[in-house]
Amino acid sequence: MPSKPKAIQLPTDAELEILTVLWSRGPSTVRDVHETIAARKPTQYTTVLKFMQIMAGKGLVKRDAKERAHVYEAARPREWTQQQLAGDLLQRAFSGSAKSLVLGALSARKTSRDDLAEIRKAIDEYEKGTR
Amino acid sequence: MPSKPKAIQLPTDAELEILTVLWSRGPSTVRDVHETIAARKPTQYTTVLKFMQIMAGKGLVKRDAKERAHVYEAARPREWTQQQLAGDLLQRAFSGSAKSLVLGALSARKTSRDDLAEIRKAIDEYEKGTR
DNA sequence: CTTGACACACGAAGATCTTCGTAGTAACTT
DNA sequence: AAGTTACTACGAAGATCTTCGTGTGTCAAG
Repeated sequence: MPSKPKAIQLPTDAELEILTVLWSRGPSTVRDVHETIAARKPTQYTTVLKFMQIMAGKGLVKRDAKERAHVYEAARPREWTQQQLAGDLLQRAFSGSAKSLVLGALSARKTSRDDLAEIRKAIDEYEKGTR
Repeated sequence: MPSKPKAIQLPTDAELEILTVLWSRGPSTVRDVHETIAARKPTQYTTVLKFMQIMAGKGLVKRDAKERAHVYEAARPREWTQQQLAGDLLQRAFSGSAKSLVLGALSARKTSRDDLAEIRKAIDEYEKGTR
């Protein structure tokens, strides 16, 4: 038996890059994903393939092997994974202070007035949702 | 010559844990840091020492070797490092959308009404600061 | 049927992260 | 002075992450 649930399987950097492609493209073959990634940076086809196999093993993606070219799909929705990652960083680097994380995120990039307005609205909605 | 500035040296998990201790304690010896960390989880003294040496090499901490027990200090303030980490995650996982990151952080932990108020205030202050 | 394009499986190497044991040395104790 | 304790330095092993090359199988042309 697997001794420990080990918290949660967070994707590594390379895995996250692949997941991002899957989230935006929907179910895709290795070739699809490789083409997308190779457009940005030189990457070997088999490298992408290997990762997607590993991710299938970890349960990060679901694989449909009906066709010769297997079709992969992210196992979890983007929002869920983002939440895990944000929670992980919140815990590790911000001692759980959401305020600090928000502030850090804002100052990390120049956040425009419009963005701030959007964020405020998002907070309002969040509050409404949990009331 | 060091061919590439390589973006920025982000601390790894273990390094971040040590930095956290240094930030809250101020300049400390290896023993100080080890005692703090060992209180939470079993850790070897030399493991902590090794990391602090590595971090000194990377420039993440400054070392004062005047005394026999060297005194270490975080090279960067907590806020600066937190900002780097938030920016890194923002880029890697949220495609630069600060709104998504904020939302992710809020839903990662249950954020109380009071926290939300604090966050709103922080946003206001941030906006004032950049005007 | 042979060849070539295309696909997956897999092993292995290199890089980085993490942990620990051992050696050497300075300082205190008796 | 010899023994004990408190440090630093360092090598090395194990774990994980990342990358790539090779082998093998399938399918469609020719």
